[in-house]
Amino acid sequence: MDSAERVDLVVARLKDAGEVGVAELAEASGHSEMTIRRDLDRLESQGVLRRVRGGAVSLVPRGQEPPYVLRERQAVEAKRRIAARVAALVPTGAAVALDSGTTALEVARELAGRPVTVMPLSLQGADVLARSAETTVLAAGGEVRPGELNLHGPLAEASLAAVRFDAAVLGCCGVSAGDGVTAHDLQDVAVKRAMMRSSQRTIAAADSTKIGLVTMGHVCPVGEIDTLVTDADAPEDAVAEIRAAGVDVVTV
Amino acid sequence: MDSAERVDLVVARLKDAGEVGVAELAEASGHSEMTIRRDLDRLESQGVLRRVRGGAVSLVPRGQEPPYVLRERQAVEAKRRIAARVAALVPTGAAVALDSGTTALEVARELAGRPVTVMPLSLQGADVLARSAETTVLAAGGEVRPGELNLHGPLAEASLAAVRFDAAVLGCCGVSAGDGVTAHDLQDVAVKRAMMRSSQRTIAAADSTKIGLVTMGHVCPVGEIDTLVTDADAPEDAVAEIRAAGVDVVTV
DNA sequence: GCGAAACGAACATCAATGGTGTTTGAATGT
DNA sequence: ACATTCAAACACCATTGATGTTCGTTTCGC
Repeated sequence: MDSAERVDLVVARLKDAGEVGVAELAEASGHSEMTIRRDLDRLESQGVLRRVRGGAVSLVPRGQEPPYVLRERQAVEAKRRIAARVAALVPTGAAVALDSGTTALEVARELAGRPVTVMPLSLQGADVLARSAETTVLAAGGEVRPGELNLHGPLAEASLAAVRFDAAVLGCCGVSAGDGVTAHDLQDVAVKRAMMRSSQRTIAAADSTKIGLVTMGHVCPVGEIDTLVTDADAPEDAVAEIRAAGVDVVTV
Repeated sequence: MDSAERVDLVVARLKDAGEVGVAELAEASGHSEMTIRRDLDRLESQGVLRRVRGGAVSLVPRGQEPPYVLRERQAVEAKRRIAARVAALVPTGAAVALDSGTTALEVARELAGRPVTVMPLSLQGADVLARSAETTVLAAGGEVRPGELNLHGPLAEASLAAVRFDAAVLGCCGVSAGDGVTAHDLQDVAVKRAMMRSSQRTIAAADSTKIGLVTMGHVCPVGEIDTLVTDADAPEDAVAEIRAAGVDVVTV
């Protein structure tokens, strides 16, 4: 059992019981307690849990979005395929606003090296894109959320308002026919809306686990997005409903 | 002779002759030609030189600013000491605008982890500061200059204009009593001026090699900066002249 | 076209790095 | 006070990155 699997184990137990013990994890993983402690210390510095004597307790309340470091480990293959398809929808020379989040970061990796202009709404995205000399990066301003490294607030919205894009690439926490596109955070909602206002088209990217999901922050009715790229595991009926609203749904 | 020294050798020969040969470098460095080729390939991808058959030719015109990858290797110790002193001038809780460049990046490293609010004008600066949960990062927008990764253009100036800072930390290409603070690039000049406009105080950081230097872009008369931090190797007479203009010059 | 020089891909080697386990003494909670 | 937990220190191993060598291919000058 390697490091990644141990993290999965910790996260699973925290989700079930809300707390884990060092000895119990050492037993279950077949590694020493010292290694488990180092794992927990790292996860604590990433904001996933809080260390207590003998183990750790969960810091992720039920129903809320898990931290970036956990999300980036989910549905990696699907996200990569979706990102490739989204990047293919962006023609050479286009200008796009690129959302924050793990899926959008994959899109950034796909776009890097192509002659396009991108305004990423996260520092990781800016970092990936700026390495390439071919790609023009128009950095967005804004407050940086620790851990997530995405940009929000009035400066971010003002940056978006100052430019007109051919397309906005949105990552979403939830997409459903009834409740439209939703996000976990209200500040992110404002940013996503600003992205859409400044763009001719809106492309939403969401792996199949997000289809049919509804979270707290309402971004827009589903009909306002032009294209939704998701993976083939998306539930048929939910996809059909979204298609019925006039959205071009692409499954990869 | 290690990798860093070989780069120094290549840069020195390019500066003297404008071109270098692979065999000649292999002889001088005591390494194989294959290693030299790999060095040159890396420097080519960093924009320092262009590979030609048998060697490479310089891409850095005389009198212009060398690329970031070369500057970050100069006066490292002095920059670190200067940066520590600059960071000490920033009180807890203050808001500062932080310039781009190698010296400013060192300042970012010093500020990271302290409870201050920083608007860095480079992606590297943002990256360094955002890792710390204590530090509030207010990212500036703007076009990203490839290689340098600093921010400029109207979006950067608008980001600065939207906030008021306690201090602006400027890196400079040249500081002299007669010609004031100067930079190599006119777009950088505009950004530096915007930083000063939005800040109560201006702190300039420049290692001793910059003292007395004058470059193309004029930022401001020397009297408009409040504090100049430099190292002890700065020429006495130039420092005295700058002091006479009312600048608090700190040498470390 | 031909030959010599230069190139770069592939593999071997070595040092540096990061992750892991063990020991041991200090810190902590009951 | 005591057992448990913790963390620093060191040893160990796997992985990574830099370097050198070999060899077939490419390129330039003639």
